[in-house]
Amino acid sequence: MSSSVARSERRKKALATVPVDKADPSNEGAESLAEGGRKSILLEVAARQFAKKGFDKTSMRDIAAAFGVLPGSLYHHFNSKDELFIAVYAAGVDRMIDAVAKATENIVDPWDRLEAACVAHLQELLGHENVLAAVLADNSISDGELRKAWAHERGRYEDLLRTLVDAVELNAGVESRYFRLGLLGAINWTLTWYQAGGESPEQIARKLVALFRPLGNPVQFPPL
Amino acid sequence: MSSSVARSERRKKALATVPVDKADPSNEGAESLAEGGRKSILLEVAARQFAKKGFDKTSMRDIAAAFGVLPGSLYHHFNSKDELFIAVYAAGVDRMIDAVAKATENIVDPWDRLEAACVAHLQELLGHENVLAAVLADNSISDGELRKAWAHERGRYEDLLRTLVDAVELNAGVESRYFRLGLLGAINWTLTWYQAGGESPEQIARKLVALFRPLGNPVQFPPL
Amino acid sequence: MSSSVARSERRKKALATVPVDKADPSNEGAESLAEGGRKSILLEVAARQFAKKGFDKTSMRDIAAAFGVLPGSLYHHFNSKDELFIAVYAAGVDRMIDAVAKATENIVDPWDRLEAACVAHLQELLGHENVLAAVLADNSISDGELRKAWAHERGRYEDLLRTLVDAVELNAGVESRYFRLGLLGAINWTLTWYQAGGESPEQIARKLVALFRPLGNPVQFPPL
Amino acid sequence: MSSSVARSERRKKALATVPVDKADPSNEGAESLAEGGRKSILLEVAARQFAKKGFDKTSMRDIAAAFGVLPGSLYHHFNSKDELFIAVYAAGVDRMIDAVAKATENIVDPWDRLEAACVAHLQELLGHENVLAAVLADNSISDGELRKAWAHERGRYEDLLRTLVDAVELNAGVESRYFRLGLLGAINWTLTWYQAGGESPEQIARKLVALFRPLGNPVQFPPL
DNA sequence: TATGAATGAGCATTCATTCAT
DNA sequence: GATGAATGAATGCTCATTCAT
Repeated sequence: MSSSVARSERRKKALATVPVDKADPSNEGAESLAEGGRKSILLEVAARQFAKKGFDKTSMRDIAAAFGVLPGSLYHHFNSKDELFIAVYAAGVDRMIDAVAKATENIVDPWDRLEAACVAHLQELLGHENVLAAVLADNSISDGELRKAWAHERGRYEDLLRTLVDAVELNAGVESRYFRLGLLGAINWTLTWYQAGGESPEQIARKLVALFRPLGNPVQFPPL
Repeated sequence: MSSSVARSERRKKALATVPVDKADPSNEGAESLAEGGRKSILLEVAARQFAKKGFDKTSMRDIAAAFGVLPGSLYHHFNSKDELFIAVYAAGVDRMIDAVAKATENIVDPWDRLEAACVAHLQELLGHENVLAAVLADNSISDGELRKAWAHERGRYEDLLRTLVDAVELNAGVESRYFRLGLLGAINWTLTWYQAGGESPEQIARKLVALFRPLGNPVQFPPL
Repeated sequence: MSSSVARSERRKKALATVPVDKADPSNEGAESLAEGGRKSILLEVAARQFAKKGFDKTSMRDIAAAFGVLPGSLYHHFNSKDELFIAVYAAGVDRMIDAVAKATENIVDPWDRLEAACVAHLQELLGHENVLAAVLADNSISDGELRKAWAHERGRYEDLLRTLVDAVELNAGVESRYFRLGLLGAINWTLTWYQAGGESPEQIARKLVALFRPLGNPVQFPPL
Repeated sequence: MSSSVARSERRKKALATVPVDKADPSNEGAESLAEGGRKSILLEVAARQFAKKGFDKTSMRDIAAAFGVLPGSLYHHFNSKDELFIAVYAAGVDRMIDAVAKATENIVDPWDRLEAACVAHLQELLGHENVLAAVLADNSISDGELRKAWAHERGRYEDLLRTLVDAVELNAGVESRYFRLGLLGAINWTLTWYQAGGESPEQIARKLVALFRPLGNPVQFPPL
């Protein structure tokens, strides 16, 4: 719940949208509950489109059609396709961060925390009609400005992961950086082969984490 | 298997010896008898373009310009962009298979074989001006016919990997499928974060494989 | 004539005292009684925009942003972009007429009057951050209704010029019409090559007028 | 005739178009006579459009329609609207230069040369369905790259004018620069008020030049 | 084999304007 | 007076592809 508030705070910063020159937004309390309305619906609609086809192949026309509006009208809400994309992306990252935070909040054992985080990550990634997947995996983002914003959002999530990984006790000689990147790769690569109907994202996550978990880990340091 | 190697042997010869933009047309008579050297040059040129920008963002114009020809002329060699891409991709897979085959041919220990394969894989992927990387990682291939052909080529390589993985002795409870997919994910994900100038592809590969290698593996089950 | 001066007196007061982007809304009560000060501010803001970029390239969005308002809101003040432009243009012509009238009011010799008028004209045209220049020189006004209104405003000023020119004694064989158009052309063409920092508009005007002034003119026909 | 050759030489340099990487253009002699065909027709069609409506208001669609082709097809000939425009513009300048050169080639008296040049200039400017007029007078060219090319072409013509003006004997105290700019202004300003059907461009030019011609000029140096 | 010319569909974006609230 | 949302038409441009020469 508190994380949810944090989320929208973050989003406000990330989006930093249009207000031309405009007056004081002093009565913001009023809108925070169920307003924002149209814009956040657009955000979700766009997310679904980007997820389905990737950034390049999703045209503003597609999004406009799905939103029930003419193409030009989208520019009332976002100044460019890039801006819309990074807003969608930032929202996705927020969501991921919230999911991981909530999933780990009552767990103390570092390995269990990490596993719970990965389960949440993969559920978020593969569920919801894959809304977040293509967005996060999209590698067609190659132009300067957009790439920078994209990397920034991505970094926010990776920072969280780093914290979780650093808390874990690794086998001698294993570098934490490679452990983190390897684990992330193993998990995100599911996007490449996952098919709905097989094992659940949760099961998959647990099995992948298990690959990296030192064998006797929970046993290795038995409490006295 | 040997036929595949033979095929790619031929192809490699053509691929390896190509000047960047346009061969001097002086000794054309010599190679014209063999099997259409011009076509292989086009293949190599196209590979470089696809690698640099991905499938979608590489236009036939780009390829034609790099090949020193007008766009329409490309259609004398390939009937469509898809067809050209598949050819490029198949050549890339051939190359990968050859590299892995050669890297493992004198090694007997299964874990060592797997490690050697991963090293070769990553060297191939990250080296050569990244010629193969974007092609293999490209997820913008989503249309029916193209996707099918693409999956087929990809399958040829994954079959090889499966063989290598199946030979390895895994920790109890670890499913070979997840092991294989997790390892492949960890390794291919490097495309996302690798930066030339840091550790070498070889070092990276070894460290990533180590993550998956049971700790005392060669020792744990000593032959009687 | 005097009514025109009176009108533009009023207008000038409004035009002259305007801060760039948005007046502080603190003392709004004071001027609201007069005659809609807000509208004159808009007029000035729009003038600056038209001056900077010409009619076509100035969008209602540009003007609205500079005025501190959303585009749609402009239509409370003017029914169309054309109408707004005409108003801006009329104000510019008023200003020009006033400047010329004031500059010539105490001069009796016709040639001196004409020279003074040209100096005032050019100062008005090239000074004031070029606020009037592009407006007067803009030849992108080509559509029917707008063009007509535009020609009308322009005519008001040219009538004044005609009066000044007709008072002047020309060389034998010189037609007054060509003299007037040639002089106007020479002077307005400065918009094409004038660069702030070189000679002043006043100097330029005097030198250009000198080109047209019969050599020994004041001397040539000495009063008996 | 020799000037005509010079013209196309110049144009080749100014246009510097598309040839992707391409083969040797060794047999150019063949095309210089009546070839070039399609491209130069396009150039003329575009000139007419630009002349009628100015740069901004002429859309590529307009030009394409007038050329009898779909919009995208224009990009086979020119890479951008800007490039097309500067080609049109350069051709116009070439034409102007040729016209002036031819008009003055057998005249020796400097004032007569200058007058003949102005007549040719104005005929070129106001004749030919005004093909060149709007192009030369267009002040909507404001963006960096395009503006630079535009200024360059314009400069070529102004250099020629300078030569003609410098040869002329001016009244004492008249600076040649102001004389040149004033004359050019007077003449080009005709675009603002010229109406076909009245006096001919030739008559207008002579009368305008007369305004600047020192009164007793032909008398000033009486033949013995 | 290659060129030169064209197609037809699609793209992101901009613009003046309208109108219910 | 002003906003927020939308319209509908236009704009410059790109792309894979075709085909007569």
